[in-house]
Amino acid sequence: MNLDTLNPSQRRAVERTEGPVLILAGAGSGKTRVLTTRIAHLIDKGVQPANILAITFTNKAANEMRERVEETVESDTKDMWISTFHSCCVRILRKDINKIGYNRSFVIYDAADQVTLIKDCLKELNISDKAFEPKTVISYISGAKDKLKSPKQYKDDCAGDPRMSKIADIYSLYQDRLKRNSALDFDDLIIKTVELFKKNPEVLDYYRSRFRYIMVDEYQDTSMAQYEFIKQLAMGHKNICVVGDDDQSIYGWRGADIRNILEFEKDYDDVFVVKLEQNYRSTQVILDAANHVISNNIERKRKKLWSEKTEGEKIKIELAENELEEGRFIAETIIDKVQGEGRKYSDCAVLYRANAQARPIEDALNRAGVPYNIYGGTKFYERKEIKDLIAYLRIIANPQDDISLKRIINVPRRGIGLRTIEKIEDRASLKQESMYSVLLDIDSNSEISTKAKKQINGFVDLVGTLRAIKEVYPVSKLIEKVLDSTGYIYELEEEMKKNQNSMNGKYEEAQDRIDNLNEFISIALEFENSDDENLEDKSLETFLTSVALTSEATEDEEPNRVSLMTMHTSKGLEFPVVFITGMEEGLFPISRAIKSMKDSDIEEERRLCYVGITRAREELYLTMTEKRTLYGKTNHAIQSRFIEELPDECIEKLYMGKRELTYTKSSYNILDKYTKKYMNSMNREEVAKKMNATNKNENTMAEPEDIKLGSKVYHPKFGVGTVVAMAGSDVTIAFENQGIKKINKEYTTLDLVKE
DNA sequence: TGTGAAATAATTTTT
DNA sequence: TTATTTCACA
Repeated sequence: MNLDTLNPSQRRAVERTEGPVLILAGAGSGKTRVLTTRIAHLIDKGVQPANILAITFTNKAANEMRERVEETVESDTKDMWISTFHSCCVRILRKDINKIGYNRSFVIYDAADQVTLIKDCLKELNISDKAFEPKTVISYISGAKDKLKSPKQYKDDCAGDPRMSKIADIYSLYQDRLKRNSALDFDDLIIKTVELFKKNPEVLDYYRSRFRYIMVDEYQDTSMAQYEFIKQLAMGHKNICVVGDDDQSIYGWRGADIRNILEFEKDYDDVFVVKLEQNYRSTQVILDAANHVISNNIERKRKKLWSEKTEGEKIKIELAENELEEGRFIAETIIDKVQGEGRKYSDCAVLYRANAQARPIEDALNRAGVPYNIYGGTKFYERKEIKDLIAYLRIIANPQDDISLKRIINVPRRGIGLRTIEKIEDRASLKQESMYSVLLDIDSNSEISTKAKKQINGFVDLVGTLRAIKEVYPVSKLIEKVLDSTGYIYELEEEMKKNQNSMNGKYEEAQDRIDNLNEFISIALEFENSDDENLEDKSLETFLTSVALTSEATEDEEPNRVSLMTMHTSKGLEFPVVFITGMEEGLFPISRAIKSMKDSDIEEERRLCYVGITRAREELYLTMTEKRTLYGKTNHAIQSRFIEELPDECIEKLYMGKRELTYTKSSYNILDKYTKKYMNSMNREEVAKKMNATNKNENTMAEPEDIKLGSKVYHPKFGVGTVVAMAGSDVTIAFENQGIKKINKEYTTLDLVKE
């Protein structure tokens, strides 16, 4: 293995193979290269591939890593585990989960299944889903699981808080129901593995002696549960190498615990720390900007990126009139780059905070004839027809899965109505068994009409036949059989015929669905023919697992197109030219983070900004608007604090001459106070009214020169507000119940309000 | 079981 | 604004 091409830090990270190692890898510092070289180096030193475990977060990263290792290493890498947390845990659980009382052919529930199950639980507990939003409940439960809290512990923690202990009750029931359905959710995959290890030391011992060298990528994104999982495996030999960048931790809201990386040195003794600070991606200007912005965060490990590319274009900032103009500016600039500077469309990426921002940008690109790929949106596996089909497959694999059963028992319609389903459900929960077993014994059920019984028996026969077929047919054939024998395809074809001449789009919709189902068959065929060692077993269960653990739609990524995506999605990618759009308070940082009482929320937004900036190799554009229409309301926009945090020498404002407002640090402090005070109070209007009433009499008319940043003023029409920015005679005022407005103080009578 | 009006909410999403 | 969901009624 030739290590000469590595820089000294990279080399140290590779060569230190024994004991705990923490690699703090800044953006673009050659992290993946270090990781793959390290694996190659281990094998060079005589370590068996089977003794290596490399964990990533995404399938994409895992595949990439395996490919690159295979390129560099001669020996067979089949026995080396390079996989995501989740698929690694599934692999372990499929073998031994029966030891903790679960069925080995468990199914994996995705977010939508979780919602359905939670709704069922709420119903059973007689809790309205208005008071307890299923999604919110799930996020609490998921949070509890990320912290390895059992329903019982959670309940204890919540003692005294009626609302939270209700959630604990739901959690408890939810967990029971999962088990009864032989189902695990994504979080369970991790925590059940931890549980398995805890209760069966011999299983843990096996994996401990097997995985003598462990590597974890994107360590800043690990949750408490994932941390524990790794710790269990690494205790003993302690040959654990974690790689991450605390500055790029942007998934806190998903349970990632930044403390895992910040406190790694406390958790393991004698940690060898390596900082990779040389960046091979961006110009120094871009890095200076990124460094400067991120230095505003308190909670972080110090680190400063530098580059040998000292030259570099300044960061261009554009202020557009509104979001349509913003899009137009981007489209025009890209066309210039392509036609004038020989760039390719694929060199450019447009990043935004929220998917909703994509629309006007798409619009502008379309108008200008700029080709683009958009990432995000509805996933392939989330489409109705695909979910229906998967539900059938799940029932075939695991009839205990009530959620899937309910989904398809009457799809296509076969006359099993809601009332009947309810009766079956009641009976099932009474007998504490699955709905399917109630169906098997339906004839002995006196509550069900003869007609319904007939339908149900037909359904049971259908599923029974398919279950028998499963044993002898490959997955793709089984799927065809399902689509055929259930009449699913037939129904869609009928739908097409019916709407052949109508313009309501239903014809196309049905056609689309059939196409998707065919696409799914191709995926199954691909699975059957793949020689991926994770998928050596070609059973239906393995197929379903691989589908559950893959979210990526088989996107048709056309070459040479501009990329449109959120900043979250852009993590790990790089582009010569990057546009970050919507640099406005409330959008980025997003208002919820501003309103939040936790400073850490703003810090996470700032890290996201850091991620966005460091995607750019050569040129970076930041755009914002004067007025933005959001949710049908047009508001005066305020420049994002992250713009103010950029060093002056790095930026070039393209909008000079347009009405420019100056924002200082104190503008944002005032704004924060204002936002927290009024947006969070339940009766914001009342507060404002009260203030109006009490202050009015004591107000003094303000001379224009009296009005300063932070002044509290009274406007005859808009009421009380606070000055957040000024430029010439233009003042931006945050009104307590009229939002933010820009006003000319020379022409408006403003009163100064006494505090 | 299906339609349409009315209400309602509106980040980010590696698995 | 828009997408989704709910509820009333046929």
